[in-house]
Amino acid sequence: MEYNFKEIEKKWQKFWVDNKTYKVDVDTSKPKFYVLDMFPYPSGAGLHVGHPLGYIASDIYSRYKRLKGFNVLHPMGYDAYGLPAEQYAIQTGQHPAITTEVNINRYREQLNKIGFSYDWDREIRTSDPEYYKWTQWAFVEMFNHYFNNKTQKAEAISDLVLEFKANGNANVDASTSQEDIFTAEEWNALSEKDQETILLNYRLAYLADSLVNWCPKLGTVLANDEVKDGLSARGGYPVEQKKMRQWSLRVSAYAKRLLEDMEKLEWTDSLKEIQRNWIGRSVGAEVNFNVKDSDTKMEVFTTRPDTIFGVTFMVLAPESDLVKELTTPDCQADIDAYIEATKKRTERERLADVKTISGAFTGAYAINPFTGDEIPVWVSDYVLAGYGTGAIMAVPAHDSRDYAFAKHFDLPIIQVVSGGDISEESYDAKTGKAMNSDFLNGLDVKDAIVKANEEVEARGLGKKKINYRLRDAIFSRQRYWGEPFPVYFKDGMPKMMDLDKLPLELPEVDKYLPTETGEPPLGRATNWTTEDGYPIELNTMPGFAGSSAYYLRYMDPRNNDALVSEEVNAYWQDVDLYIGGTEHATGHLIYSRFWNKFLFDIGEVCKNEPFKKLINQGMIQGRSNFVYRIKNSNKYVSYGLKKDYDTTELHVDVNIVKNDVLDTEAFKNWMPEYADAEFVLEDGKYICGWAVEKMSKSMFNVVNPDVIVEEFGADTLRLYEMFLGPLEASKPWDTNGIDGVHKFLKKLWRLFHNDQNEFVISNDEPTKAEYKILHKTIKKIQEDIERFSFNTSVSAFMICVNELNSSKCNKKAILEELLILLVPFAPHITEELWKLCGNNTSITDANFPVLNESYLVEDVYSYPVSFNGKMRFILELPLSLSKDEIEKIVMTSEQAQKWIDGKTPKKVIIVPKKIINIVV
RNA sequence: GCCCGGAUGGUGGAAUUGGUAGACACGCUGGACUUAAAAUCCAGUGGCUUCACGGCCGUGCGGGUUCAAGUCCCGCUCCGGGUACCA
Repeated sequence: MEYNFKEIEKKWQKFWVDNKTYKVDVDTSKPKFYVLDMFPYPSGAGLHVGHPLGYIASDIYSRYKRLKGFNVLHPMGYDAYGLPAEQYAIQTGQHPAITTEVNINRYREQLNKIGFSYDWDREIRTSDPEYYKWTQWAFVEMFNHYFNNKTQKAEAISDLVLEFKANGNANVDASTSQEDIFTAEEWNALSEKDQETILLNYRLAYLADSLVNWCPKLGTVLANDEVKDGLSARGGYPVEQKKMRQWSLRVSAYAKRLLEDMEKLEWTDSLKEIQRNWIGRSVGAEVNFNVKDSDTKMEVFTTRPDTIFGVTFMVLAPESDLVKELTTPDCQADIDAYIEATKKRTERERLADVKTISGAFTGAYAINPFTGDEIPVWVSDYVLAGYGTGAIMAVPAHDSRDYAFAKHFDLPIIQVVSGGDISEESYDAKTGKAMNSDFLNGLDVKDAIVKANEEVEARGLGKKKINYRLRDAIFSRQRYWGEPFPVYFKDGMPKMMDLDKLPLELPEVDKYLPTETGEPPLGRATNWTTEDGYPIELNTMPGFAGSSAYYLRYMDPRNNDALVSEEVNAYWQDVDLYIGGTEHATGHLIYSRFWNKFLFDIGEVCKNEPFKKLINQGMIQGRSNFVYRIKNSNKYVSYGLKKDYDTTELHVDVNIVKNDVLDTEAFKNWMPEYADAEFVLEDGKYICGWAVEKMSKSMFNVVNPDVIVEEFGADTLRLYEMFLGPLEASKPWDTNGIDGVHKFLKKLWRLFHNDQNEFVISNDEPTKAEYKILHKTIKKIQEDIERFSFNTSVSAFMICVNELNSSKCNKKAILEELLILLVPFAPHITEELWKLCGNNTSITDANFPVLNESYLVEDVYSYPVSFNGKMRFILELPLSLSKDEIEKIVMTSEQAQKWIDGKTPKKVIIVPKKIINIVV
């Protein structure tokens, strides 16, 4: 029989489903291994050839671990809530659930054709009420907890209330926006509503007026990671800052743990670096400045307290509360105008002209606590309200932004660190010696910072402080297609629904648009109230809500009493290997770490971190093809001849181009405008030009995995995606090379068949040489899989099959082992050949071959002999020889004589089993 | 601007610890089989040079360390990614 991949793949895919080959359960007799893919958002476009790259890699690793005796959890599901389905619903009126269902089915169909080893019984969808019940539950738990800075963990709000009742909040060190200190008496005297208002300042899920990224075009707020360059990441619409009452998650409370716990994770350095930057730890000091003729103190955060003698002005963020307090009557008009102007500028405009310097003087003066100098207080939008204290001490000599501001408004500049030329630019570097700085003079910057800090604390001006850039996550979306909040309002105060009322299901609405009064789409739902008639929250949760704990739900997907049971969680614990794109570095990968840490704190899960090892697969780029139309004609000239004509470069569908040769008939049929096309050919062919671009419809370079599977089979697709290059590298998809791996599978098939295509294998004992071929391959494949170097494993398989082919080896003892090695990469063909070999169980249940090093022992080695580092000839010598013996043989060899040329060698370097180098 | 990657034949890439640069493929050239094509198989394929044996050059560029550098160090160029007033 010929290698009929279509029949074979269909047959085994059915077999796996019928026999539930990939179903797993808790099995304490085996070690566990959890391999996870970042689950996809099922878009309407379906999968292109780039999507399965990571899935294939994780599938190879899963299957490998299974062959190695592990109980492997390898699930798949869908991130089913999202904007595109909702936008489509707005346009067409079709319920997003229907669109989502259709898209999921298409994804599932495409995924099934590639032969993944997913346990589909564990499939989850974030839009499924049984699933989002636990998203809602987690939110309620966050509402009921606060973050205790002393213990560095989440603790119950009820305990906090007990403390308030007994001692007020003076001894509480929590992550909070509560600034005022109150006593127990004051607390107990407060109304329930006022108490609730204060508690909101402590809760991990809290409702507050905050400055949000408002996207008018999408009609919703966005999280920081959903905004790129002032535009929405999805859609690219302008985003502006707006103050709104929104739900937020106190992610910032966990900044320290998110940063420190990362050290133990096996993530790439680049990804850790991105998270480190995003969390943005900076060590500095908070210093208080008195204000002239006022009781108000200005608190600033600085990382350079050593430059305090160089402060020549202060700057407040436009949103700072101090602006109102400090502005003098004669400056009021200027300040009002300035604030009005900054409000009008969108985030995008502000980003677009960073270089435009603007600001206004408040009329107030602060007092430098060390020099007693009066320094003017300004307002400018280069200071951000959300970071530090929303106020800075400006040191123009040593901060480039302050420098630009000082130059623009003609403010004094005092150099306090030696180095640089401050008449030209600021000197920001942290090297040099303090000058013009009284008791700091002569100290290196490092020491000056320490000394300044000591002095600040000694004089009671402030204290050392660590600041983080990481902000709380805005958790409300003014959208329909998301999880409803399990929240209702009583006297304007939010109340959580009980667990037995969950899931709170998404209601039906007549239109997926905001109401006439500007409320979110849920405002259109009828009877959107509790049984007692209290109104229910109208916002829905953001995209990252459902993806923050999905890896936990896979462990116990149908449990109706808990997100995951304690026993099941104790077995599967955490994700051993997570594969996905680097684009989630600052979103999903921060939020789910936060979410997991919270669940860990409240005792729901046993691990502090969710993803032990993480690998980012590279992007598959498109490889576009071009045709060259001669201007003012419908004539197309082949690539090699185009220089003789004046041409226009046009994209052509890569699916009608093979090895850069255009199928001219298909081209004529492609679009009506090309029906009468004429061609100028070279060597009878039309050669296309090419370029690497993003894979997208508009470039006509999208390749669909189904098409590849149809033409070459899933095993070929899997092997080829891996063969393309290192997993982590971005690379263009180029179908040109696919013949190579397809041929490899055919050669493998032929090892088991004679010239008449009859299945024939031999039971003879293999030779030493044949064992060597096998065990060399076992060693290589094992090492390569362990280090995720799948491209080189494919090469190793090719070498192995080529060698077995040349030695005409069809011995069962060798071939069966080879099949097992190959299972992770090409599961279908290996199942088929395994069965033909006479096995009645799935090859998936086989054991990975055990390496026997004794077959690899060499007794001779081909030494490259170099002269002055240049390789001249090869000399085969027994490995048993000593260095002296080798030297003697080499020096007397005929070939060496030629190069020594009668001279005396200066030095002879012999590295056993490596190289011989002779210096003359 | 700052931070992190990367640059190797016509193409994708290999070289895991400083030790034979270009494995394995694609493409191309020639050959076998065939009436022919496809499929398959064999040989060649970094550049320059030589009838040939061989020689010289060669891992983005310029220097350095070393018996030996794609790999280590210093200085650049270009490309990709992250971030952007974070005090």
